[in-house]
Amino acid sequence: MSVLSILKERGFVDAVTHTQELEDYLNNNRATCYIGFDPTASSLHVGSLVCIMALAHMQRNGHRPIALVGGGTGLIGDPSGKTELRKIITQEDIDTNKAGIRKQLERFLDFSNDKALMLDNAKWLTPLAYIPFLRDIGRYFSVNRMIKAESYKARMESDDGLTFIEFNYMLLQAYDFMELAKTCDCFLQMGGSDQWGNIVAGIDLVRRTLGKQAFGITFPLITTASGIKMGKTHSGAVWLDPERFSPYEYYQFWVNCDDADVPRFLALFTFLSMDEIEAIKSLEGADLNKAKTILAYEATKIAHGEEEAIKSLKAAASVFGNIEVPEGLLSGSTIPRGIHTAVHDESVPSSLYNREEVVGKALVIDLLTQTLLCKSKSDARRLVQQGGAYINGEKITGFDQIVSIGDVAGDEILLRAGKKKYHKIIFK
RNA sequence: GGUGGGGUUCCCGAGUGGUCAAAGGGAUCAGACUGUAAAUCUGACGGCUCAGCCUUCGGAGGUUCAAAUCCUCCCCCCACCA
Repeated sequence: MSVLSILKERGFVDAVTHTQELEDYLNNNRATCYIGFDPTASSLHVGSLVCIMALAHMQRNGHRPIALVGGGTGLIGDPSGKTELRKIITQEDIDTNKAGIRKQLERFLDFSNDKALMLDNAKWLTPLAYIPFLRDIGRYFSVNRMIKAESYKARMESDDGLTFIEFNYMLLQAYDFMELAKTCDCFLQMGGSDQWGNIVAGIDLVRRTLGKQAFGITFPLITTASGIKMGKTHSGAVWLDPERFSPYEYYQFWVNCDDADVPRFLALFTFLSMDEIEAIKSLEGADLNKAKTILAYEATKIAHGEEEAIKSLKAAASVFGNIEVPEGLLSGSTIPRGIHTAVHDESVPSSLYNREEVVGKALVIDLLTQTLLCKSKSDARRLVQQGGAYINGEKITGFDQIVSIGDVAGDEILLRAGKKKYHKIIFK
């Protein structure tokens, strides 16, 4: 089966240029393809996961992926589909961000022996000189066509308008493609559907300057079943960096997805076979929840490793009760089968305290705030008032409740805020 | 450069001297119902030493017993004209 068919079957493809030629190209060549990533943060988040997984599929099928970090374009900011001018960031920020991004991509891609590359377009964009650029590149771009592009539309129509540097983004991205085609034999660019205009511009530029055929694939914008862009939670973006977003939280993010999203997410964000995924489409209710467990496990395994995935699974079992993973369900998954029961495990978010500073002394409300289960003391009070605060499963009834010896189980106290948020206090 | 219109609590958006921590909607959070789902209903939604107090309405001053609301200066945005 061709990569393109695999990508299509798994739901990655929104649009493709030159379908047949691309199919032939991918089948007959060890192709090189690229996707651009923003270096605007030191971590990628699940919003980029579709792109990352697409590159992983490419590599698994014998092609060479390039992750292009937009160190040069990051200094400008892509206006595509954005409603506001993006902040321009400094070179130092970009450098640290690049390092973080590379580390994460290494979980998904094998960079050894140049089987995948990570490049920074700052290398060729920063030395560009204005006049030669206008003469050699600018001549190929029609402003008439550009202003009609979907990617500029939102900004053309908004009150904020579009600045000239942003308007140039398309040229720079096209230049990237041309550069990669020239130096790396990279003739396929992929990206989110908002990148269509930029990708097509690049294909044109490659044809005009190099006389070669290039291709593009765009991915659909992944929304949840309720129509919201995927990847936001109460605590903001879902980061791939375990320092910002722990594997446990990451696992929880996937467990909490909408029922209707399970098959689609399994196809996009795991490597399980489509036959198996097809089979779970008929599941409902509690059975579907078991499939969610596997989705969460697999997604966590890919992003953080198997060990962390197992820990997250156990941690979930210890706070939410037993989890059963039946033998035959999505059998390609390496998830441990059987019934998972509560175990002593530190994967639940936790913090260390001195026993004597807490027992008989600390207000429960203060602990809720210090552990960040609540934003402020007022928030903690509200939680208690609304009956959502628990200590070792016992509802907290008063604002002035102090932690007592009876609240300590072993060497720990389990705090709970609402139905899903837990935090352990562990005594040193 | 000229003229006009704006900047309000996470977002959108009311409010033009006291009854304003500020309508309404969205987002979010909690409770009920469930399956750690969705939908629905209920409640909350600046902070704190919480029936009270303190800090917020672009910024800095001023008028007033009292200002998001009035005055002065400044910063930023938008539209039209040049």
